[in-house]
Amino acid sequence: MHAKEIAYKLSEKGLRVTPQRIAILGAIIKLNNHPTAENIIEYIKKNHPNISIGTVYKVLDSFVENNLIKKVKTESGIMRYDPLQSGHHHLYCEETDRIEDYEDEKLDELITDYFNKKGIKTLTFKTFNFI
Amino acid sequence: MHAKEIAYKLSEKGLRVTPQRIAILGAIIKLNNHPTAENIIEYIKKNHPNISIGTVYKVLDSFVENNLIKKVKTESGIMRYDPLQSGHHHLYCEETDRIEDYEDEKLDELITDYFNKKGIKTLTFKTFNFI
DNA sequence: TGTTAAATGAGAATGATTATCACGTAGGAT
DNA sequence: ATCCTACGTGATAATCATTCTCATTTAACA
Repeated sequence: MHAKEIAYKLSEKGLRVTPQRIAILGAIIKLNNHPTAENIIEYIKKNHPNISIGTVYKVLDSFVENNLIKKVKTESGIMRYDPLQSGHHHLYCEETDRIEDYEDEKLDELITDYFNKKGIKTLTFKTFNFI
Repeated sequence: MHAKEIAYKLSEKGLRVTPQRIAILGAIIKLNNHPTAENIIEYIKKNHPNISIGTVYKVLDSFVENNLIKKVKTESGIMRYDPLQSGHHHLYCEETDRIEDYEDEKLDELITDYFNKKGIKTLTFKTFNFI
């Protein structure tokens, strides 16, 4: 994705277009396997050696607020960021701390129906453990 | 539960019996609503004003290792500790950061069966979000 | 081009948890 | 009962991801 396209995505959301924001959103799209803030910073420092860690966190939060990306927390407690895509589950491997996308409409239905019957409103489906 | 009973539980697991350990395990049993380390420390300080925070964490970890209690992580990232009981789910309220036990064999089956069919081995069931 | 609200960078602060290490004590041996 | 010794404890420093602060810079609009 080119800088122009990313810039457009930002202004579309009413966000100011800055080189840092372009770099951060670009990094998340490029590093498409659920990068941590650290992964993103490491990647960006190649071209933006002076970017501040605090800025990255702030920008990530504003992206989450504006539905450009989403944030998931791993078992080990650190946050990971994904470009927004259609609803999906995550399979989480305890051994390797790896996250894998898992789309499964049937499972969505299964769980939503189950909780609906019980009168419990589910907001989102969360990570399942597996080996 | 009396100190003697708790002491027995400890020695049964090959753990040394110390006043601190009795107090900590006693506190978890008494405060039976998923206390945090901080809750436990606060409770214990009444009778053991000199207990060290580090000690509490170390003792909690050794209890977890010895299957006396278990540890769950809330969405906000802090750990909570429960006396060990039969397998159950946790309902987690995002607004209040409250955890509630939720036992539901049907749900266990539903999910285990589902994943078994897919060839994914589930280890444990984790927290669901709800409102 | 100038204005100004918002974004950034640098570094300090936070807060739960872990590590370190000198001292104290539980529990088996004597 | 007393002595040893390994293990537990208390005090405090270190960690580490994330958040905060605030002086400086910059994007966006007039």
